Amino acid sequence: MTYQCTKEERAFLDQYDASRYERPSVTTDIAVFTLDDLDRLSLLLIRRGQFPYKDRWALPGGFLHTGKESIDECAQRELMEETGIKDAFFSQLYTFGAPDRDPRTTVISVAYMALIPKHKLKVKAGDDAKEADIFQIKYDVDGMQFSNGDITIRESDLAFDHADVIRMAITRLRNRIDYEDDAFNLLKDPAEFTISELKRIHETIKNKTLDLPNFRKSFLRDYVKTEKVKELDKTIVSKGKPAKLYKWMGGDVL
Amino acid sequence: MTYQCTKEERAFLDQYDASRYERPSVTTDIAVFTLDDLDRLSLLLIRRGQFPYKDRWALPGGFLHTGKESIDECAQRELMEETGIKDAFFSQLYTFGAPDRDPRTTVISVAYMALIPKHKLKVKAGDDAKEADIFQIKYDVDGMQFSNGDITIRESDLAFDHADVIRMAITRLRNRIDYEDDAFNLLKDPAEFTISELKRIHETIKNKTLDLPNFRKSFLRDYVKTEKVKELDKTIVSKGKPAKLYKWMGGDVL
DNA sequence: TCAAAAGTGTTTCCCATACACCCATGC
DNA sequence: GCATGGGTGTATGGGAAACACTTTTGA
Repeated sequence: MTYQCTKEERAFLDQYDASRYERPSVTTDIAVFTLDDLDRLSLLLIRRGQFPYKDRWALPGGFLHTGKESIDECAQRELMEETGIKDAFFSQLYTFGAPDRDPRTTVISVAYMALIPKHKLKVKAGDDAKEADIFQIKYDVDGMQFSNGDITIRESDLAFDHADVIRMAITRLRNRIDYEDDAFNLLKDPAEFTISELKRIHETIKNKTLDLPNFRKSFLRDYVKTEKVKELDKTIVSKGKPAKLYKWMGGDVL
Repeated sequence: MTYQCTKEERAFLDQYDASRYERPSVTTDIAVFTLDDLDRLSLLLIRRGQFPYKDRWALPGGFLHTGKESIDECAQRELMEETGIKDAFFSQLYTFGAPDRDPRTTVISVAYMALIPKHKLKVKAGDDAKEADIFQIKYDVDGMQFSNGDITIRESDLAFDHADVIRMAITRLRNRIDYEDDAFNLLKDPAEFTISELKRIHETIKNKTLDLPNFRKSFLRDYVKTEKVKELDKTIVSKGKPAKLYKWMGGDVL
């Protein structure tokens, strides 16, 4: 945005007191979804190394470097710092701004969600030696639970209002999967995938089994016919009849 | 959120330097939609009385009163200050955070949209004597235009990135109208309305004419059968056959 | 030859669309 | 009467869901 201004306006800007209004801190929080080895919906959580909520599990994220980056870039940078991923698919979710959601001071949090295949996720400690791990998302009467095979976290154990963020992210993901191409971002290799693999991703996100013949029909109609996906000449065999391989032609992640 | 903390944590919080990170300003911008007397989609715009973008037309909104309100409350307060409306329907849209969207300093803007019937909209100048008016939204080859019968504003004349906000708001509104109950918020009187009136609202938002018999069928199925709307014993006559009146039972605005 | 997974074809049903037609009022 | 909008009923078509059936591999 180029902004031309008059002399009068320039004078105003020069003397503008940016601190006339008290300012809140702004952070981004990112719900990073992936599928585990058994195709179950999973989420990246970080164990906080600092107050507030020290030692509690939380979504990755951090403070905006004001003036140096946009909020999108902030989310991208935090994702990079905590997962080593540069070009993941991510999408803004919602902005949380209750005055008491952080005990330090008013913190406005812009929430994002990201979809990343597990093998790309190099879960690593951040610069302040935080723990990080991928947790399967389960449900019981009390709500969500997060389990990495070792420990189980209840949603009430999470830091801040991150349980709300995660709930909203899952809801949004479920709604988006029907009309957006999100599922392709969870393929192991978008350049070589089978219809069944894509179907399993849909099933995981929608949390119900789908009919393969019908799934194939709509896949062929919506993606192959429209050339968003190209049919390859290769097949892959594992058990049963070999499966045809397809290649996702759309903007290969972003 | 009640936050219990240890002595150790309390000590940390007490010495926490809130200004360690430079903070951006946070504002809300609100796209207030209504229908004009001829049922055309219209939008409230405010003429800015101050720099930056002095004398340009912009969406109503303003700075967050940090610590005193949530961002939702901020949007609500600004709406109240500029329109006199306390309990309008509104919904968070998206958060805009490009570093250069405001020439003063980094400003994060949380955008909202609101739906308000025109007779409730007391358009009034704000506390700093701004002009305010309702503009019909039109389209031509260059994009959107906003006209109040007196003057016409091109989208490139708007302040900040407000043209982007408005475009996104309209898109969202069009998508939501199919699966949310948004249209009821634009009825003159939700306690007494006809099917035709509701249909006209849908037609305006979707920008195409609908078939009345079919609209009635889905209205009866989705709302009357489910008791979200109650059929009244009254009818109203204007021209032609008197029309049955209905009452919206859902959370009467919010 | 059998299990397992891929792939094809068919039937059914719902729902959106289109449209023909009748009804009640003011003039 | 007739114009005007409200209201009812019917026919058609496309897509989603359910499912029977065939094909191709490994063991």
